[in-house]
Amino acid sequence: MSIGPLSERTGCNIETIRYYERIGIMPPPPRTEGGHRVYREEHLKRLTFIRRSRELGFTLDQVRDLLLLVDGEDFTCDEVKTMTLEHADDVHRKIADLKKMERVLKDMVSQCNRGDVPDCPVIDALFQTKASL
Amino acid sequence: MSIGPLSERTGCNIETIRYYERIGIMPPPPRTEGGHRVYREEHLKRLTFIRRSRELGFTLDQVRDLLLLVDGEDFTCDEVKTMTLEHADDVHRKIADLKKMERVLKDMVSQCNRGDVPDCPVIDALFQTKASL
DNA sequence: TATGGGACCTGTAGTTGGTACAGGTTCAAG
DNA sequence: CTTGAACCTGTACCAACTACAGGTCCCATA
Repeated sequence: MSIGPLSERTGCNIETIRYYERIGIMPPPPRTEGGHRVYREEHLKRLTFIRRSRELGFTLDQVRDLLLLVDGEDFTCDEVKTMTLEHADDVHRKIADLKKMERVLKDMVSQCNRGDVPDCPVIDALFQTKASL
Repeated sequence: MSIGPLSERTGCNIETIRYYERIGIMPPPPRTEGGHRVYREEHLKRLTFIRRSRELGFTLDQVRDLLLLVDGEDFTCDEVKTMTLEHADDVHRKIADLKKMERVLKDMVSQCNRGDVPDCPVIDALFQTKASL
C-alpha cells in the first residue's frame, strides 16, 4: 500500500503522515526502488491508533507516551488509566471554561436589543475588565 | 506610562504588547528620546479591550474586526451582535465536541478495573476506529 | 516500447498566539 | 557619576499541521 491509500483508509492527510514520520511517531516504512513509501497492515493499525488518540484530544506527546507503553508491552493497565483520567480532567476543565465564556457572551448579547444605534452594550462590556469571567 | 506599568495594569505580558504592536492591533505609541515606548490612558483602554476579547475566546482576527467597528464609530449594535452570536455558536460547538470526548474517555476508563495486568481495554479501544465519536 | 499524467518525493515556509532568548541601550535612584 | 533594573531589536521556538515549488516515479494505455 502506498501513502495515498493509507491516507484514504485512515482519513489522515498525506502531508500529516509524512509529518508523523519526520517527528518519529510513525516508523519509516520500506521504500520502492524509486523511493516511494510502502506500508503494511501494521502501519495502518498504528496510524489508526494515533488518529483515534488525537480525535480524543490527546497531544502528540501523550500519544508518544501511549505508544511507548504499547511498543514496550510492559505497560500496566493502571498507567494507561491514570493518563486517560488526567486527560479527561483537562477536558473537563476546558468545558467549564468554555461554558463560562458562553454565558458571558450570551449575557452581553441579551443587553442588546436596540437595532441599528451606534451605542453598543457588547462593546461597552468589552471595555470593562473582568466583569464576570 | 512605560511598557512595564502597562503590562502590570492589564495583566498582559510585555512581549505580547510588543507583539500586538507588530501585528498592528495596538498602535505604535510615541517614544522617549532614547526609544522607550510611552503609553497613555487610551492605550490602556484599548489593550484592556483586546485582552477582554481574547479572554472571551475571540481570535485576533475577530478582535481586529471589533476594533475596526470601534475605531470607525460607524458600526451598528447589530453588526456587533451578529459577530458575538456567531462566536457564541462556535463556543457552543466546541463544548459539544469536548463533551463527546469526555464521555468516550470515561467510558474507556470504566472498562478498566483490572489493576496491573498488561491487557488494557483503553489501548484496545484506541485501536478501534470511530467506535463512538 | 514509448508516453502522458497522476501520484509521489524533498525541502521550505506559513499558520495562530504568543514566549524566550541574546546582546545591546536607556533611565532613574542614590 | 555610577549601577543595575528596565527597556530596545531581532530572531528563534512551541503545537500540529498545511501548503506550496520544483522535481521524480509508476503504470495504464496506445
